[in-house]
Amino acid sequence: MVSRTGRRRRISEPAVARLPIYQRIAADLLRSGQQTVSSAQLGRLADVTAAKVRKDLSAIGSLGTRGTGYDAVALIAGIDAAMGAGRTWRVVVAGAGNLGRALVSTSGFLVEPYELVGLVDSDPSLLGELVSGHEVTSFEALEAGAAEPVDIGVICVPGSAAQLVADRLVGLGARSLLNFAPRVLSVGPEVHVRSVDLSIELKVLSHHAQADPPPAESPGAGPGADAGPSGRRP
Amino acid sequence: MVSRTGRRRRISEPAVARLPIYQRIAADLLRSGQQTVSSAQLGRLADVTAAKVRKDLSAIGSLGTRGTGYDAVALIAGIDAAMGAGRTWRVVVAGAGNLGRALVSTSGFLVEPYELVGLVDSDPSLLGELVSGHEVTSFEALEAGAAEPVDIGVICVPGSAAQLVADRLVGLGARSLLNFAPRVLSVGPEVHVRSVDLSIELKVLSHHAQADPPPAESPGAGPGADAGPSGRRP
DNA sequence: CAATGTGAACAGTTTCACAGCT
DNA sequence: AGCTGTGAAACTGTTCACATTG
Repeated sequence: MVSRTGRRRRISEPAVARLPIYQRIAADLLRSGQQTVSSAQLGRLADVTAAKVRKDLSAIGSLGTRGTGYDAVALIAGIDAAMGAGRTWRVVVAGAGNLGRALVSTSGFLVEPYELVGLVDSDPSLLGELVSGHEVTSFEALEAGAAEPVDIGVICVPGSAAQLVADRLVGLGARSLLNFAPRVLSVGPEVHVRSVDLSIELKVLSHHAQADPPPAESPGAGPGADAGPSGRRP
Repeated sequence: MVSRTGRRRRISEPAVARLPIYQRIAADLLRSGQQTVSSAQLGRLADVTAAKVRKDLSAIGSLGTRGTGYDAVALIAGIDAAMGAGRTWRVVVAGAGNLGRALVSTSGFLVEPYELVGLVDSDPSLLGELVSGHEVTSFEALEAGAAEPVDIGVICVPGSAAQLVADRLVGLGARSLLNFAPRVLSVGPEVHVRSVDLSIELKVLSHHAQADPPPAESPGAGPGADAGPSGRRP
């Protein structure tokens, strides 16, 4: 049965990244017995403005009730639908080094609609090793044995190998890549890449710490309608 | 000696995250014997437009030479200066689980201007364990022994502990936090937070895979001046 | 003449303010 | 009365086009 959502607009890229946050908050509230959430409460807990919450949620259809807020169950289901939870996504992790093993072992990463269908490494000495119940195999074995295509490839190999591994993952059908290697990948326009570069994260933080003037106490809440993101008063 | 850079504007947030990419590319080229880089070449390798490269670089001062391009050595030094490489940054990793251990062990993460001054965990059974030469200690031991303040805290604890750990890290002086826990942190305005939420990354990717129409071959290179980001033709 | 640096046009997001339901 | 949904305004970042410089 298809859930009756209102018309859906295009969802902006930043909004797509925020929806799962709202979803997690709604799930937490539901678990603590709350059936309904307002945009103001979601905004406070997600550290965004209430208006932004409403704009984001209106993009996936009218899930709220005026005067009441959003029904937590409907909200969770609506976001699931928008994020592609309707099917199982086949994930391959490439690279069984520190990071690859950590990701496979992290509870909450490869769960629910994401199924790990391969953990591969080019180092023969790692082959056969078990990582949280998953055997490390060679890329060749995966290519030989794969009946269905891969959906998502996670790249945890050194930078020097990243492009090659990306190409092979795309060859296995992956149209989405999550890249942890410190390289910019070159892929066709049909492939989506999201990169997480750990060393860059540190550099961005130290840039701010260096460049920021002591950010002068925020000017006492203006007359605007919605309350802004709160942060924490020091 | 202070390098003579031109005036510096404010650097936009996205630009700050791109600068280290240009820097890495410049270092690679320099290593392969190239002394000079053009914005076009940087753009090709970083998968951004040449105009964006120039705008980004002009924000950290005029480092280029018209007709020639950017001197690789000067470019690397200029970006180092902009990113805060002028001093050492004291980093504490909180959480010695899968991810925390992987980060500490990952070569290329805690290097150069970033110094690991603590790896802490609340689990007593982990205390004393060595991770890549760093001993796991308790938060209490770190608090007792810390003479100088912490600059950057890296949060690798479960979501349920993240806020508490963030507060303690801020208490140790951290004004920058890198958060891998699936929680939105509430901190004062003097604290910068960057969050990497692994499960959200997968959801964003599956959203695109689900929602994207086959993205229709890009309209044959327009008449514009600069070449756009290339990607790879399929 | 090649390639930077940059004002101006453009595009995408966020914020505002309020009309419209419940 | 309370809270959503949404046009319009404001803002931020990107792209364009070209004057400028070595």
